[in-house]
Amino acid sequence: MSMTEEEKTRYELQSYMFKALAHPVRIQLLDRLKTRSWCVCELAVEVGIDKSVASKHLSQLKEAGLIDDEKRGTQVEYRLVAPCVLELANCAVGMVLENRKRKLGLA
Amino acid sequence: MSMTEEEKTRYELQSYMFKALAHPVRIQLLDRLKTRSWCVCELAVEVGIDKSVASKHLSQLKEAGLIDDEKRGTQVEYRLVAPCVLELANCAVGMVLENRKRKLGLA
DNA sequence: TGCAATGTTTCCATTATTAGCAACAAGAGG
DNA sequence: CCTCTTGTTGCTAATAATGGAAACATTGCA
Repeated sequence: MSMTEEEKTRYELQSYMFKALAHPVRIQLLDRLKTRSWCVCELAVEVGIDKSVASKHLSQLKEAGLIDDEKRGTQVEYRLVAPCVLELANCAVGMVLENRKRKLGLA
Repeated sequence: MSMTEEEKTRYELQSYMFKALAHPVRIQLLDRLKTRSWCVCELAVEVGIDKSVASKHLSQLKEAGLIDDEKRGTQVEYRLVAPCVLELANCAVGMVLENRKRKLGLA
């Protein structure tokens, strides 16, 4: 309604970012990248999915600016760009759990 | 693969939280709730969507523990529970934009 | 060059998300 | 009781997201 183009863009950018985080596999990938760089094949095995699927998830995380990649021979190493995101994720799970506790307490 | 049940649950909880934030309309709703409480009908008009759609988005945000509601006569007022989420959202958009800038700089 | 290893892209089938309308539920007030 | 207002839920059609297989591209190395 009374929404400027700039506001609209901002809402879309923000949701785009969160969309990248809105999948358990992508969270798990970020969690693995917390300690060191991993190549796609390693991550695929670790998470238990096809390499093509892993590649697509990683691509989405990269588009959102959360990770970055670097070619090393035949393999591509991905690394975490914004480690703060994971603390953010932990904060998130804390919030959900607290909410559930609260609900159970009332009900 | 080497994933415990506890880890799996955590990844799902975290992604569940982010999924609630992964839609421009829900971000906009949170943005409106930043200043004061709003009822569903107000928000629906403000955002320019049907009241049923607004109700469903709000329900999802509530399930994630981001907002809470209270009945007042025939209407339901929603209010923000975790204001920190919005700073988080701003941080997110900053990250994406910075990433794009960086990419444009290189390309 | 030939071949193996690694990633990405394309395609398809399946599932999930979303919007909007209509039906329904709960209160408020005459 | 009747009706108006407000929200929620059920339903359907349209769209988006996902996984996996296969094709393709790139690199390293014998």
